[in-house]
Amino acid sequence: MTSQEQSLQQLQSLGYRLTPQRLLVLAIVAGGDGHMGVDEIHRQARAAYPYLDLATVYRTLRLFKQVGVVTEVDIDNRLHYELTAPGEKHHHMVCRACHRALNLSPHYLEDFRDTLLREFDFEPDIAHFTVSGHCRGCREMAAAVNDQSPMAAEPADAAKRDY
Amino acid sequence: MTSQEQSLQQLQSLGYRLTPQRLLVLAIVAGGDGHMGVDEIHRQARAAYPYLDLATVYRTLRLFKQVGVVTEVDIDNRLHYELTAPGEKHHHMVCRACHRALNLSPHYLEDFRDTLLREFDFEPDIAHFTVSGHCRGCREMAAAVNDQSPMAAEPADAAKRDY
DNA sequence: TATGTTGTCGCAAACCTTTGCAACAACTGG
DNA sequence: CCAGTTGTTGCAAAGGTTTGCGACAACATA
Repeated sequence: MTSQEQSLQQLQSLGYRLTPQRLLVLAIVAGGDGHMGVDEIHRQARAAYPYLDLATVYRTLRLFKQVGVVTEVDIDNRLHYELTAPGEKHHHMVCRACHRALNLSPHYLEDFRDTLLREFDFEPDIAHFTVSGHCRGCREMAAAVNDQSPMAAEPADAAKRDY
Repeated sequence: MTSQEQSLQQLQSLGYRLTPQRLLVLAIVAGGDGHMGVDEIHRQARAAYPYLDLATVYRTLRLFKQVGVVTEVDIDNRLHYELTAPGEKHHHMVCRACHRALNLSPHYLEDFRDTLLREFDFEPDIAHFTVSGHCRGCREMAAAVNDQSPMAAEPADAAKRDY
């Protein structure tokens, strides 16, 4: 039994129904490599079943996430999903600048989780954990820019768009 | 010079302008105790200056966040803001069940931050760090429910609303 | 204080995501 | 295999947040 079939059985055993829409969404997420945006999943799904509504895609993914079938990653305020590979679980570091998502081994979070649980009885939702920040590449780029014009405090550099 | 005045000067030194709208929003966030929802900030602000647009509130808070004047907390998919108290900085643990936000001392994140920086050259955006999970109270409540009906795997308990 | 530069505001519209609802369909028990 | 139960879908609309744009106003400079 593949892990997908397992997931489907699990859904059913929890009282959820196996619908064509769910099978389709699962197949697409499983088919893509890495995390996919909701709109892309929807687009691919509609190729096979044009009536599939975007709301259904959102609901399906939310359910899959809750059951653990997929992992949710928030990239630049947009939801992305990837199949939860059993045995290769990982968390994410998302760069605020280039919006790339880097994988992070669960190993790096175990201590943190244990601490919160022990100290505060707080069980962090580690499965869908994401840290945002700045990745190496973007940090180097920023450093290079600062070197070119070595003035203090970088006053209003980038074209001053609205904030 | 109060820390608010400092913040304002810092804004100015970065090339941003001091506008009545910004002063107003800052005063309101500083006046409230703890994190405030955007709509509440907007409501209070409009009491003093009825023309203030919601978009301006959002933009102002985003700017304040970026400059470090306020700390952003995402509570149940809604943005909240609180004044960044210098010397009393903290992060947040937000309960997915009761939506309460608990403070977390930076101390608990230092190791994690150092590790990411050392191992991956990834600088996490610690200042606005939030972990979601389940707090003590909600965990106890869930445990109690499970004790009452000690069947396996909790099959489709809660009224099956949409997911 | 007058003037120019450019950051900011209000407004309306867009964007992503969630939700209410009635029709529908997957599963269960007979 | 049929009927009943109830989880699910599509649709439309709402909700929270962001963005484009022209008018406006804050700051700097003289």
